[in-house]
Amino acid sequence: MDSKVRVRFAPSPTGGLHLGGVRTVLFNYLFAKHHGGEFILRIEDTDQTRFVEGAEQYIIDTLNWCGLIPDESPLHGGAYGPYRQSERKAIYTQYASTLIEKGFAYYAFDTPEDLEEKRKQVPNFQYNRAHRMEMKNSISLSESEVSELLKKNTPHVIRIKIPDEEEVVFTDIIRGEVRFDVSTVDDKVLLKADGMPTYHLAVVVDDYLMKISHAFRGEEWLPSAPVHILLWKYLFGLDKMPKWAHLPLILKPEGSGKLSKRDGERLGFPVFAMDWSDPSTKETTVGFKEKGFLPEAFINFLAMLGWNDGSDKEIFTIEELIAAFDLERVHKGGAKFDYEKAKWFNQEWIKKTDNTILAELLQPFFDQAKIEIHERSYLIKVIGMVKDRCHLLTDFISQSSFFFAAPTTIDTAAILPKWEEKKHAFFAALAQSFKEMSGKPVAAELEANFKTLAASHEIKPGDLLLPLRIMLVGGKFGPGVFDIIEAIEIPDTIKRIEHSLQLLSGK
RNA sequence: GGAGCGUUCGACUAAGGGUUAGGUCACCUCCCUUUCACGGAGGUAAUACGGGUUCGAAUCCCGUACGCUCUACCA
Repeated sequence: MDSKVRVRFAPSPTGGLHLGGVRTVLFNYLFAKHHGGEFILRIEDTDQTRFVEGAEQYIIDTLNWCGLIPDESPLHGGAYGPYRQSERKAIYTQYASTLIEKGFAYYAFDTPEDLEEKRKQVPNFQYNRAHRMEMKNSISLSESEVSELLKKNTPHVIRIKIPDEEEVVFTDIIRGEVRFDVSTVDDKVLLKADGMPTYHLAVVVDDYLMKISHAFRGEEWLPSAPVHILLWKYLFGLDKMPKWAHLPLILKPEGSGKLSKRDGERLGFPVFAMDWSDPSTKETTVGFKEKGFLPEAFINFLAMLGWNDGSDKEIFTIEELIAAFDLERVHKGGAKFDYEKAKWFNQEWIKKTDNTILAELLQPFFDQAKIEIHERSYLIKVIGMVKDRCHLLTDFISQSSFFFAAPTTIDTAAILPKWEEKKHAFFAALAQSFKEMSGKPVAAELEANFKTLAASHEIKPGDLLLPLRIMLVGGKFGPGVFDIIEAIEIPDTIKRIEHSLQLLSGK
């Protein structure tokens, strides 16, 4: 029985993988795993002019980071390879010939220049039944002319012959019944002059050969679905055709339209899953990973963009997503991407993630910030103290750098307006009292000592706490002051107080 | 221009003929906190418009508007 669920993600390796692409992978993956099926990665590299070095590896790296590992791929192999369309050229040629033989396709000898000229002359030109006969192809030309042209190796393409009148009807899992009158679609090129198939031919042939049971793709493909359905009918029979689902688009946060790389740059958020550097321009586009997202959070918010399980639950592990996923609950309408909400998901996942694991994930970020960490156990402790105020992994740097080194800048401007001689005296005395302490006092002892000293100087503790905080961390942020002192310990505390006192009196 | 698809708070969405149209993010207020957060309690805020069908419509039907996608020898 051929009822096994097999789905594929079929990107073209032309650059970084963006949100919409990853979500398509995700829905494929969730659907496959939910049904105990297989998830295949197929590389659609039939356009040699758009080939980009490293893009395929990038896709695989991204899938790895996300934890969406294919069961079959160019790397893993599988029973239905090759999984790169450029390596399947001969297969497509064969099916294109079959279509010609059956009269469902024809040779076209028009040059790109011919077509351009025609488009100039005829407004809204379509290569269809209305204009087919005006063009240079095996329908308009005589048999002998055609064989002559072929014999001379005249560059040519193969086009599908769209029937004059036919209604194509199919059921989309998300949208229900969709109907097209094929008279509005043109005779799409199936095989290009270089012998490579276009998407239209390749997707149908490969989905058949790879026994794909369900085909999911972005909504932008809906208008060309009739071409694919016609090809299924001509080549393999509609009963073998996979079930289709056209996924809603991910839109720009403001205005409307498909989310693009440009929007991210303009609005200051990532669009690609991971950093992508264009080999020709050397430009690097920042990714969610490097921006400080946890893959679990990335996957989680992507899943919630256009889908929900019907309850109020929003935080899902991948296992929970697999268990709950149902394509029929996917929205029809596009969803605007909201970076703030994405960060909220990440924050929730940071809170959920064990400090030891966070420490490991954070190490590269600290390395990059050139913050030296001498003891992992100290890092883990610090993480526990600041994690509630971090939306991104990169936030840990700004939120905790003062635990590892004295702050480089002290916001004295925030202290100065209410600064006075008796406070100066107090902090000098505080430093002195620290010098007389031994061991490693805990926060509560430190606080008690501080309050006693404040009372003897006749200053309210509240007037001293903020200056002390700024002296220690550089600004108005961070965990409890005495917890910080306990962590950075007495000698460092004294140094920071004395340094700040110098700054304050110097002004 | 044509074809297809879509439309519930600012955003993501719930409600599949009967709810004061619910939740989350964001925003605002208060509490907690002698910082910033976390947490807690409240608040502002939506069924695109017009017709039907029905005792009853966000929900079903029709029309309009608006938006989006496609309309390449790109995917």
